[in-house]
Amino acid sequence: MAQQVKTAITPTRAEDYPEWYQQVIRAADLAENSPVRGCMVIKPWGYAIWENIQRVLDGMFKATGHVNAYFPLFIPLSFLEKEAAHVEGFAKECAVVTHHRLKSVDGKLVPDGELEEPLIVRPTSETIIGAMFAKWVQSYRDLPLLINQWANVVRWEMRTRMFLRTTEFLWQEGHTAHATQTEALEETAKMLEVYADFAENYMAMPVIKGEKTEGERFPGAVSTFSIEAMMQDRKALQAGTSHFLGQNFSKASDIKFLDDKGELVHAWTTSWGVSTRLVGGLLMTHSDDDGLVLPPRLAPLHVVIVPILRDDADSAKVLEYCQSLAKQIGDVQYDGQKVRVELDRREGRGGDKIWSWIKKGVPVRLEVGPRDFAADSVFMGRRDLTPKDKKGLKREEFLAELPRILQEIQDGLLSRAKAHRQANTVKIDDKEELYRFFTPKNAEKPEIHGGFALCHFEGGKEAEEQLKNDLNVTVRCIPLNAEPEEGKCIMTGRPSQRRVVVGKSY
RNA sequence: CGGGGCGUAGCUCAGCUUGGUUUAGAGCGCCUGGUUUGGGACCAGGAGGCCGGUGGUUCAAAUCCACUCGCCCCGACCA
Repeated sequence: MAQQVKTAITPTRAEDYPEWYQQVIRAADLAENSPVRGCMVIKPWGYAIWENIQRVLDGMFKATGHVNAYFPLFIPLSFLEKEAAHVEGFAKECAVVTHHRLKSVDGKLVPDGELEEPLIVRPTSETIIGAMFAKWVQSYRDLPLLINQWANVVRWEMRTRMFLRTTEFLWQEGHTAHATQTEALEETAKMLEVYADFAENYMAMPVIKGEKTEGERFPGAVSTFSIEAMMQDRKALQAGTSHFLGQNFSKASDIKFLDDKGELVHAWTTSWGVSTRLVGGLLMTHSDDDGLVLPPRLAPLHVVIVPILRDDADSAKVLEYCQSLAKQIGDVQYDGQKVRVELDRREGRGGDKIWSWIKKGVPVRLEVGPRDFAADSVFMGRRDLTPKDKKGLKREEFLAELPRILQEIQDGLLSRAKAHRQANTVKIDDKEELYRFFTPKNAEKPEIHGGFALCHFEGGKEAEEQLKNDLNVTVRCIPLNAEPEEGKCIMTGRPSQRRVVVGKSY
């Protein structure tokens, strides 16, 4: 009888990827569904990951000259009407506030006090920030205006998925105003670069920087840029966006200033954002059939110590040893900070505790018992290796090696993710082959298939529409660093100068 | 909002086709006691469910019917 390796998560990725995703969230205690449809409760472990994302990104924003501010959750309905494309993009998914109090009727509470002008709950803040920018900007000396806000937004989506798409989500939205088009375009590119840097170097998630096609553009933007990552089911995840808004919003909101020649002109604006979706991306990039795997730079804990206790006489000594060990580990520096360590003093058997940390994705586990105490050593397991792959190290050696081990895990996750993306990225020049690539063998229960197809594409909206209808794939982006290459559009045969990324997406 | 699947204990599910010994079960988890101890252990005892909700058919409904709510998947929409 062949012994099957028992995985902590069922089903496995290969068996049922969407279900696996949900089970990892539950096993790692990241979040759970709330009584409100489409909204989730982010639990401490999940929120701690988001806090790390916030901390790092916030530092990057400040380092590039941005400052934080906060704008209201409610936006007057009339504000949304100001920019035509924007209206069209967001009107059908807005939560609307129409009343400002409740009254009791037959024991039931019903809305009362109707508002003269309804308020919408922000789906994004271009309009209200634009209204404020209009007041703040009068002279070219007031520019550039570089503002960011950390906030929640609401988009009444039809279908939700934990972290990837929820009705309410947390994000960061940067909004800037500039004196010239060039400056605004530079800002758009700069922030895309910040996102790419963060994704690769902190999330260990390789991304492709690119421009969106017309069909995928942000409502109201002149051009939209994104970072696109490949998940383990080979679907693309748009992980961050940066928009060049031209003068569309400054005209809509009347953001005008006197330039250095004394002329009254409209400002050029940008906006850019990433959301709690990143947590979902992090999960789907690295996690395995035993649960979450976290890159050290964003892990809430780097090291967890699980004491192995036998009898009372040993226990006291082991615990004492663990405590001093925890203190020493906490003094080690990694990534410019103290190593985050926890001693798991919960009651219960070692095995259960160890598996709980495996499922939560802590990079380094130490199992410390009487033997280790006696030998002044530790027994270490790494989350990037299998659960059984553990080894003993002298305490001093471990302490000295720890920063290198953490960085090795961080780098290893990135290269593993890169290898996965590369293995599933192909150049395709034949339409039939493209259709084969994106058609599952088993239509009933589609297996993991497809990936990124690099194709010549000059088909415009109709051809994109056809791709979407036939294969449910889209042009994810036109890569920025693509090498110019002569070719023919895979859909229309028209001449093309560069390849685009085609894929299924979240 | 369309198509499919599913709602029975905290979790995973059996029971439903062929209504009636089902005062509603199992495994895991939980609580208590004990035995264990380099590992998701074992034994004994225990707590926990008006079978998603409402209505109907019937002498009798977890089981049949209608409606409804919720969740998941696949679409349409989107970060």
